[in-house]
Amino acid sequence: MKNNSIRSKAPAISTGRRRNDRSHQAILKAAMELLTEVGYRGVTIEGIAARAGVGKQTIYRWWPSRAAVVMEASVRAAADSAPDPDTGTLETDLQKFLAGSFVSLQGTAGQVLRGMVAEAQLDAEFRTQFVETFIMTRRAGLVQILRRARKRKELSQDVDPELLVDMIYGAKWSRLLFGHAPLDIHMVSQMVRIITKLR
Amino acid sequence: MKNNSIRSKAPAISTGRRRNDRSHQAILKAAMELLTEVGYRGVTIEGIAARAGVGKQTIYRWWPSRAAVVMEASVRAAADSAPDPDTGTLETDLQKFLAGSFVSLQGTAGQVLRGMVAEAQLDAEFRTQFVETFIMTRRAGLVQILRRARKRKELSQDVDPELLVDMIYGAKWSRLLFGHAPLDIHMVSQMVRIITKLR
Amino acid sequence: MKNNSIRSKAPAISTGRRRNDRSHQAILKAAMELLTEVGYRGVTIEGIAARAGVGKQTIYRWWPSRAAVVMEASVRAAADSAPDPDTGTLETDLQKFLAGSFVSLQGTAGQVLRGMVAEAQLDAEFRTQFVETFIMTRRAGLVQILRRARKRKELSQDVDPELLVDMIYGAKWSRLLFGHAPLDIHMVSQMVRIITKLR
Amino acid sequence: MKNNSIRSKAPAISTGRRRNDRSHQAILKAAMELLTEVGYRGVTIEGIAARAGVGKQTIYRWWPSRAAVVMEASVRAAADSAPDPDTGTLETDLQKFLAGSFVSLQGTAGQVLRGMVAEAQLDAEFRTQFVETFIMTRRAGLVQILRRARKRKELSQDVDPELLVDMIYGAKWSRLLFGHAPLDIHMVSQMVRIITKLR
DNA sequence: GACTAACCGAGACGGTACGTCCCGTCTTAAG
DNA sequence: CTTAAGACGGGACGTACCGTCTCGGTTAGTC
Repeated sequence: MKNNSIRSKAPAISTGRRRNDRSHQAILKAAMELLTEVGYRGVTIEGIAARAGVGKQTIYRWWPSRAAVVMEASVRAAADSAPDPDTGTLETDLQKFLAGSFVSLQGTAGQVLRGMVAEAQLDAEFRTQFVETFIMTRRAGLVQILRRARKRKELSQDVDPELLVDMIYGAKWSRLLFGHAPLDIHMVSQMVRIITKLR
Repeated sequence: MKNNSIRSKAPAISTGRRRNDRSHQAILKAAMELLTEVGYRGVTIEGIAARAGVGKQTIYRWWPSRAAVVMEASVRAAADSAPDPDTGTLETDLQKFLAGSFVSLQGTAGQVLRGMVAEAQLDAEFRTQFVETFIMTRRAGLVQILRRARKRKELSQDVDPELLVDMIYGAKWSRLLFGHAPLDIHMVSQMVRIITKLR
Repeated sequence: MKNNSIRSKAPAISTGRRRNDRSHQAILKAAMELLTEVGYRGVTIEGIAARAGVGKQTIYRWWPSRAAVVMEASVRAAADSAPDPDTGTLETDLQKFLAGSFVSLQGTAGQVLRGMVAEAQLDAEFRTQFVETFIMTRRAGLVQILRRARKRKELSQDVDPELLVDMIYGAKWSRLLFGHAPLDIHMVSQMVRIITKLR
Repeated sequence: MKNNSIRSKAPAISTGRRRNDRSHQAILKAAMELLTEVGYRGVTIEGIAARAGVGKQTIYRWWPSRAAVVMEASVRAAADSAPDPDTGTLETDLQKFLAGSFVSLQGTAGQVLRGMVAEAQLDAEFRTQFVETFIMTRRAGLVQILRRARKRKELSQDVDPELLVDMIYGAKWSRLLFGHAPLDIHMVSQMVRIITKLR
């Protein structure tokens, strides 16, 4: 993640006092702390401002909503390797990729993501940002793996990689959002078994 | 849906005035109207009460949260056929089932569901109710179809039907929640093609 | 002062929970205390609410502005005898009336009045209320005295009592508002001497 | 009014760029415009700065408060003849003097003065400046007229001219601030009639 | 048929957070 | 060194709703 300022508004063009990076960092730090302490619903702009020792206006100046602050804070937290393993076979590629992607959702990260999905359903503008920033970038890695497999004939030409990605990630999101079944290694293995049948 | 009061608290034990069904109906009607007019975020207890011509307490007496009211209202709206087609082949069963299930999400119904998913991420108790009421019942129909197909050897014994359901519905939820691709008939056909390969 | 609720909005007509008099009193008390402690400029709705242990909305529900609260609190504080002495001669009537009216402005009461005059210049609606409640009622007593004197031929028929009241009270207001000269007994005596010349 | 900068702080001592008179003028102009457009309460430092195309600091550098800017702007607007008529008789002197002084308060000038009186009640430092600049200078002319009349025996030696000025101007301020009666020519005539009785 | 507990509408209450306005100070780059 | 621009910490605004708590009035069942 090169540009660490996901959703900050466009900065003013030229003159005037510059953005205070100390405040910027303090806000993100406060947001992250509150997130883990009281959960997404408990995070408020006033709370962030108070903890960061910052005026509310300073937050509103740079982010359009509570969710945007949280999103930037989360991105910062998730150093976000996005590995793209290329082992030569679909099976091992998938196993590696999904294992890494799924287990990280067990703890706080999963809770934060759930909060952001919620926000995305309630705020159209945020949804756009969230999908671009989080969803599409994660999909890209998986699409790579599937395309390579298709070239190697490990995957039928009939199969639309985009749709298959929706199915794979969709299963993950389902279990994360609804909690009706665990997001574990066993699930990954089962899913790999299913996908490797599609040759 | 026999009991039309999904989440209503336990009724009073013995004597005294009984629940006023007129108010009950007015509340659900008002909730549904507000939902379509101002969206889930704009629905408030005070708004429902005002529109229904009802005291706020009357709502709090019978439902634990805004989301619970909305959920009951939605269930009422979605007469909820849940067809369970049994045509003899996996392909046609799936095609019928999914087509019906997907297209209904294009309009208001989809928006309402998105709001409820959001709420489910923010309120643990509601999540439980929502998953039981909405998610598990929908899954059941699909699981039936897949189990029949497995018996007919149209589906490999290797494939865990539960996981496959997660993948199928997960793709639907992904597209509904993130909006990165359409939820249409073409998607259904493609998905059927993929699943029928898993024999 | 019969009706102790000078500027309270019209109460709701019939149903619903009634106004809580404890809160009403606590608000007026808090306002008065803050007034003497930090001065008119330092009185804020938030401050009153916090000190009274009351929600801000409860204040906004019953008074249209900070000034209105302060005015009601002041009226309450100023038990406001409004003596109307009738000694038989203009000179002694005036001396008594004005002495009582002027010395009371030396302390906090004067400061509070100054704050209300300020507010009256900045808020048209408040000005109307203030003038009706404070200004006109005070004038009435003095007008009585002058009219009696006119009947007794102690005051020329040429002299417009209303205008003379403006001059007498105007001198008081001038010195209160601008502070260029003291509001004391000597001033009262001098003024009585001037007025008794107008026979 | 020689020095048109009533309340400007001491200018910079020696080196460096000198005060920019263009900005000075623009600030006063903007202040006056805002005053007439939105009223005293609506005038803000930020508003003046924005309209004048000037940094806020530039205003704070030269004036101590919003009220000081407005006062200087007003002084500038009121070219302020202050005539001091000397016709030979108290009656005509007074008539001329007061007529000129009263009618000018009918329009915007009166509103502006009311705003400044308000500010003077809320800010002690401003009150001092305001009284020195506005109140005392206006009183001076009237005191002159009364002193001359006293010498000519048109006014009793008993009458304290300072107090009489308070009564005359006080009547004016009363009607301006409280609006309970008009500030017109008729009032002037009536008042002249009263004062000329004091011989 | 009278009693009475529970319901009902209305809406006041203490409270939290919102998003905005403006304050007076501070920082920057340009002149 | 001053200026225009404008970010900063802060305080208060007036509003929206929350979930709870009275009110007076109304049912609907049991005695």
